[in-house]
Amino acid sequence: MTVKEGESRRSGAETREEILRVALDLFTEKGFEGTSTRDISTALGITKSALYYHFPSKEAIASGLMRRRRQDLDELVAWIREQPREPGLVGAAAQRWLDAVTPQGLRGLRFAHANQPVMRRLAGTDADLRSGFTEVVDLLAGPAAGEVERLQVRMVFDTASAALLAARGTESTSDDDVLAAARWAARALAEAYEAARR
Amino acid sequence: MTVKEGESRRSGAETREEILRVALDLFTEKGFEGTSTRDISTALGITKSALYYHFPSKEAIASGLMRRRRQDLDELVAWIREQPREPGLVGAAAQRWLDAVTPQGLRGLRFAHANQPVMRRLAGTDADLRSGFTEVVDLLAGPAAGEVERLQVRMVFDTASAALLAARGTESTSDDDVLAAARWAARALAEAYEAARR
DNA sequence: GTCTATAGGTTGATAGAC
DNA sequence: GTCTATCAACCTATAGAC
Repeated sequence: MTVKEGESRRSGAETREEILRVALDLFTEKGFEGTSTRDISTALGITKSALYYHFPSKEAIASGLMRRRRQDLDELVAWIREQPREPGLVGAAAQRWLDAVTPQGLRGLRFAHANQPVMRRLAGTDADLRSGFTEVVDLLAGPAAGEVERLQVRMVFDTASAALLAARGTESTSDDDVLAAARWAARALAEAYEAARR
Repeated sequence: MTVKEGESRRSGAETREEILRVALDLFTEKGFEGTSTRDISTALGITKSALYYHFPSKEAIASGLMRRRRQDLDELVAWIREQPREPGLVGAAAQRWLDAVTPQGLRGLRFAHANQPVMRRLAGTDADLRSGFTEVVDLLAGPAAGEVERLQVRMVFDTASAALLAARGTESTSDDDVLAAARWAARALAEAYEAARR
């Protein structure tokens, strides 16, 4: 028995998605602390109370925003574990990560790096990106690596955020241009990293 | 006639500096919107009102924080104008910029990239960093450059911020390590940029 | 320069009707 | 699921005494 799908029906899950979409827009524009729950609810045409039916707190909205990025990261970690340890792995892993970053995901990353105080509060939850990145670096640089080397590996992966950072202010820059610049930088940095280790 | 300097004297200018120092600490930790004027004044052991004697608004504190970085940037622009247009200029300019970044300045840059909503409000003032960076890119990439090339040049300069971004979460990382990673990345990216243009 | 006191407004979140 | 009504806590900023 298949359920007939009415076109005007709006399920609870759908509203949730809409809240997340609108909230990401506002958080990106005005920051997490600079956006009130009222801003979000009026943008959606509902009241604050309706918002609190779907999410228990404002922070839970930020958490919902990050959960999917974290899942992508977990998949990357699993993939890296399967690979043979050979030169070129850092670059390959970085390109793989960038391939998984959709425009929507790109905006999630922008939120993450522009709102570190909230992200810190999310540490230890299933929406925590930092610990995922730390795991990636541990796998790729090895446990014996020094602080600078760890930073270098991390920078290879953070080129998406770095490209966003560079595009800040130039509002006209398209997502495709940002991703192209990110791929270029990831390639250049991975090459420099691996050249130094040969 | 030289003025005798008492060691316990605290001039108005000194208090101003102290406010800026403490505010930068708090803004970095909790974000601009997440920090109240009360947080700042109690950390200083004075009242909010005393704060408002030294600065006309909370935003003016952020502005004071950025003014010096902007001056560094203006000096860089002047230097670039004097240089002959030859290959290697992008890399040389980036290293020069990184040399001017003190640990204190590094924290200013961290603030700038973590608090874009405020920075946007500072646009057009003498504390506006974006327009300074845009000028640098205009000079180095030339007016005919496409969007991706402009982003690339900008990324060469933003390696200090990118390194900070990579160090986020790893609170133990020292400023020296961050700057070392930034220099490494600037060298690698400048080389890749110039190699592609030969 | 620093204080007390307060204006005037917003915030995140909850109770309870429908 | 969405509403109205409300709360205590907090915010930036100012007035005016010392």
